[in-house]
Amino acid sequence: MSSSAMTIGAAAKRAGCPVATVRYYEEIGLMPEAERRPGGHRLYDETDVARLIFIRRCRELDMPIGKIVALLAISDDGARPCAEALDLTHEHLAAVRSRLNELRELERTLAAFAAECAQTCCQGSSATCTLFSELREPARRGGAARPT
Amino acid sequence: MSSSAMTIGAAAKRAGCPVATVRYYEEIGLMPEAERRPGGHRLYDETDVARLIFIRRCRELDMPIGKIVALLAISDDGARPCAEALDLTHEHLAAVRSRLNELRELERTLAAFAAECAQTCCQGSSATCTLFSELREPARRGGAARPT
DNA sequence: TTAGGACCTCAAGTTCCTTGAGGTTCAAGA
DNA sequence: TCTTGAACCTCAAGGAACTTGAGGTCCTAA
Repeated sequence: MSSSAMTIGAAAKRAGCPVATVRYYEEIGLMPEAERRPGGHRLYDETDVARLIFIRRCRELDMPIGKIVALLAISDDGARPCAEALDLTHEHLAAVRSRLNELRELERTLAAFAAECAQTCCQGSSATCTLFSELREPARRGGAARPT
Repeated sequence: MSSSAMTIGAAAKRAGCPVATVRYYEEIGLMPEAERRPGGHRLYDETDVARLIFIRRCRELDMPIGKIVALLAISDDGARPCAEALDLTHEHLAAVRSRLNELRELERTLAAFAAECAQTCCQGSSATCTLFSELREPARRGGAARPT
């Protein structure tokens, strides 16, 4: 538990991301400036790796960098109320759910288009393909009145 | 049904997108080079608007530009088999479904984290918040063996 | 000693637009 | 006819989150 210094390659491997990404996080200030060996190579310890994993985990959860910065600030200052972090999480959860709903609708629409084509026209040529006619229709959401 | 020439502003409005986007589509070759008035203003007709709506619709369905280019090529050459378009659509549908599954998992994970924090720690400070400890754990997907 | 792998620093590319600056053109009202 | 003011024009750069590439240095092990 003493000398846990490792190269950027080892740290990146532990966090499961490319080396270039680690440098990028340092560049934008998500990661602190790494110590260096005399030759210039970066050095990382367990704390760095934990932070890196934290960041990657958040990114896997699709959080934008800005939100991760905010979370790290709360974490770095151990005295701030945990409720702040929970708020951020709920905010992000809402964004994920909203995107989820969009994608569900999207899937339905695409599947319907494909089914129609498969049933009625897919032996023919593109000139009569229903996919193209459907795609040329403006999307009908809810019950919006169409312009005459 | 004769003189349906309109400005870029009118065309953009019909397609429901910003004017700058229409110019951008021309720049990257998704839209053909528009005719111009003597003063330089672009002119569009119904065919252009239909193409624009097609493109926007595809983008709403989250298709990458490259796939739209491919679809338009099939559509432009009316003789190509409709099955090609259906293939592209299925391909895209698969991408959408895959993303959908990712997001569903994401939502579960986030919701679980938030619930845990809300139940056990959210009165406290960030130093003991479960959100941070959870986020520092590498994600456990399926049953992958953990490195020792 | 030397090979080659890992590392270094810029710089530019990716995707799909959006925003901004600085300058024309056009339609319409006075 | 003149004059607004909106709509248009052309670059150029920015944004998110990295990735890729070029050209060069450092380190480890045989």
